[in-house]
Amino acid sequence: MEEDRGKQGSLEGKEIEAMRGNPIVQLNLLPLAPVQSQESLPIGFPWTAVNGNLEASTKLLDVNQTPFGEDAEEGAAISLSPNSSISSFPMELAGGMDFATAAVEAERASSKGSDDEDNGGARKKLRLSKEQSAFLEESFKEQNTLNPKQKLALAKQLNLRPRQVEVWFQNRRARTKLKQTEVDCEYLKRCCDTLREENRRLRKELTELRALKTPQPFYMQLPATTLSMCPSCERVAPNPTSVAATGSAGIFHSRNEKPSAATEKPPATSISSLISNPHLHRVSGSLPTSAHKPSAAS
DNA sequence: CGCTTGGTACACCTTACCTCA
DNA sequence: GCTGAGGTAAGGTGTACCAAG
Repeated sequence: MEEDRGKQGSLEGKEIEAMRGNPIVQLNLLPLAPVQSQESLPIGFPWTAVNGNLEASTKLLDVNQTPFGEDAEEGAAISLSPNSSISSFPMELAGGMDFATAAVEAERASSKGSDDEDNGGARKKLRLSKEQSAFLEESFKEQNTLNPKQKLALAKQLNLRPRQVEVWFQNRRARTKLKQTEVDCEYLKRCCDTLREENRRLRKELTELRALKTPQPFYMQLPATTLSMCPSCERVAPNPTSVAATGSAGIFHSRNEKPSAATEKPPATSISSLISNPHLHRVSGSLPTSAHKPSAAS
């Protein structure tokens, strides 16, 4: 009764919990999406087709030399449910035991029973086989979270405990996040370097411009935020008379007018080139954002 | 209706083991 | 054979959410 309530209620809750981690994920129930046809499985892939589904072959699959059920943890887990009809999971599933019920029982026991281990205090380090890891990886590509049914199905297919599948997905998510964090950090470092270099260059150019100070450097006395560009020659045109004529800091040539010698085109890596950014015909006081953050996929 | 409690899943951190150079 | 670094399975803890009482 208690367990029924817990299962019925929690299963819905679990699915919601699963969706919470990945809102756009579609949660297909059995059969699990990433399940491959047997033909496409790698040679030696330890599954056999049973009733159209892939079943783990306990004879073929040797999980780190600790056959399922002989694992001390598994033994402890089962022993925690003395009233359960499950004596070995999933060995007795074929005996009419409701799969979901048995799996939930095993899951509950396996996730809580490890403290009662009698391993002499040593934690077993079970290494997943390449095939198991590859299959889990494929599943993870499909979706990075599992609902309880999918977890159980995966566990059954791979002949692992549901807890192992769960832990693998947790660790896999953590690795993904760590990797993404490293990518983001690297990107921010590059941005920082770029901005630092730009800053250095701009300061240098400002110094040079100040050094060119002339007797009537009216435009030079204007705040940098008001400097404008000639759209035809794409450079700052320090022409005081034009400034006066336009009534603003903007200085423009006609399309056919050649720039004067006094407005020699500066190097491409100058303030002018920055200002010539089509988005920034007028310096607005903030540095142009030339960098675009790469997508997470890159 | 609001609160409490129990269950569950997850993120995050840590530990312990394994592999390899 | 020893050792340190890196990878990874698994344990522990805190948090959020949900359903039932």
